[in-house]
Amino acid sequence: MNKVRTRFAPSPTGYMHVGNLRTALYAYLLAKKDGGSFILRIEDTDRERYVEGATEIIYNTLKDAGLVWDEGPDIGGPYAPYVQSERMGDYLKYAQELVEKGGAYYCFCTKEELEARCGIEENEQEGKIFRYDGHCKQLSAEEVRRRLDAGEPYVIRQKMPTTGTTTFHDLVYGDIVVDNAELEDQILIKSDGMPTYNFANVIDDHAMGITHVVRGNEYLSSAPKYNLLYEAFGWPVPAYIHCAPVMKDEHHKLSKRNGDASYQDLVAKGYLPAAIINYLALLGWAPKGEQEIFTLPELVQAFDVSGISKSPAIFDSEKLKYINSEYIRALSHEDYKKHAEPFIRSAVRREINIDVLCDALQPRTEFFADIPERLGFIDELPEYDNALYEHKKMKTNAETAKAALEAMLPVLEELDDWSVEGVHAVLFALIEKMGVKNGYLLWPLRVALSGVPVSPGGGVELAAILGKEESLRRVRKGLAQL
RNA sequence: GGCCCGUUGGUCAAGUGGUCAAGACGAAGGCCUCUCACGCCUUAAACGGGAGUUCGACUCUCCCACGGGUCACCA
Repeated sequence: MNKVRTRFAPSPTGYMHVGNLRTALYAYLLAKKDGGSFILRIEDTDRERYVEGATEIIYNTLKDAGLVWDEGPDIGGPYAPYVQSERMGDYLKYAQELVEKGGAYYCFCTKEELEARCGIEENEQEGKIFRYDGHCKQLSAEEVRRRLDAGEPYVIRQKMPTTGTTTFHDLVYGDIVVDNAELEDQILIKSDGMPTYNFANVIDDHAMGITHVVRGNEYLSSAPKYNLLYEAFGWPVPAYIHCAPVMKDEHHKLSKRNGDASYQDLVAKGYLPAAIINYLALLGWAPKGEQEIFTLPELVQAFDVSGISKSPAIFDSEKLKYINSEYIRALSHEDYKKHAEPFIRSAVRREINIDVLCDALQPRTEFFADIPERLGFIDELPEYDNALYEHKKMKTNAETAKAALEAMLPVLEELDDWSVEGVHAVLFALIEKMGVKNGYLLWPLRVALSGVPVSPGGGVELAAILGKEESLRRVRKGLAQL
């Protein structure tokens, strides 16, 4: 029994959006689940759309996401090369072989002839409907020979059956049958000698021993043509897994232009690669049980083609945030700090206790880029109204706040151990001594220290974050304005 | 327009003839609590429509509607 071999075959045309990444992920999971191989092949035959550096983005994204490939352009493998532009020699040979087998034929029709004969009809309601009429299919071998020798430009077309139906099987969509009459004699080799994508794909997949083809369902319509090619060559047909697209909204596919859709932008915003992968796995695929937080190895275990959805899925950034915050909360203090510190530093210049701040921030972080906006009060105590001291449940107001701050100030002034524990200890001792509710003291302290209605952490944490000097300064200022 | 595919709460989705139609995110309410968040509890919210088949349809068949894809010497 042969091991599963899947491939991810992107074109280096720019950023990698999450829809692409999801396709790669499914291909990876499918191969690894079977202990098989995941192959990276770069399809760079379109010079027009080639973007400098795009190949690096592909490498980096896959590596970053943990989708390590077993064979690829950079590491080679038994079926090298893995860059399509370096495999050009073979395609024409295969096409000629197909002509001999009767599955294809030379076509000498020029663009003008096609236009005149088949008509690029401007259908009133819809766009152009163009269909090759099979004109060159019945050319005699002698005539073909003669025109070839004469150096006439030609293309090679796939010879489609004109009657009957073709059935192909997709692991997601089941059996799909189409009338052969619907199939056009598509071009395999262009007049410049280059293969079309459809042809190169089949050749490469076969040459590389790909057993399972995972790709977007925009190829569903051309799948029968692929099948016919495999059959004409007498090659085994791979298993197909067509995936419904990832949508931006009800009507639009995720586009590369949208920042949120790009993997690297998500990472830049402070989404963790493992969280992104976890979310993408769930977008269009459902595991058997209730679990939804999965490491990559766990995904490999849990993955099953039967869970892949047939219909498009809308990318939901809320759910991504949720999953990301789950991953963030699971981070060790040190790891959290490593990720958060740059964002904290971008918002805070003052000397602070960053470890305490990180502890306060960690359960509140959905993605790291949302940190700075929470920290506006640290560098500069904002102007605030004394009404902020009012708290219905705690029954505090400007008056009680004044009493509370006056009671705390001397205690805090004498405190040397300015840690969360230290501050906590003296304040709670005071609370007990005064016989008041926690909030009677702590709410006014939080207000005086932050000047904002919402802050990460309460009075004790804020004091520890700001340090003794600044904390006392803010308490005194609060007192002064009461 | 032809052909192909799809359609369960706002979103992701389970479900494969008999269920009070899971679960998660989000929403609403509550508890906890020095704010927010976390955590915990609760609630609202769905089978596109119509015919069949059947004792019984979200599940099977057909028609319709809507959505998507595809019809290139692009990938």
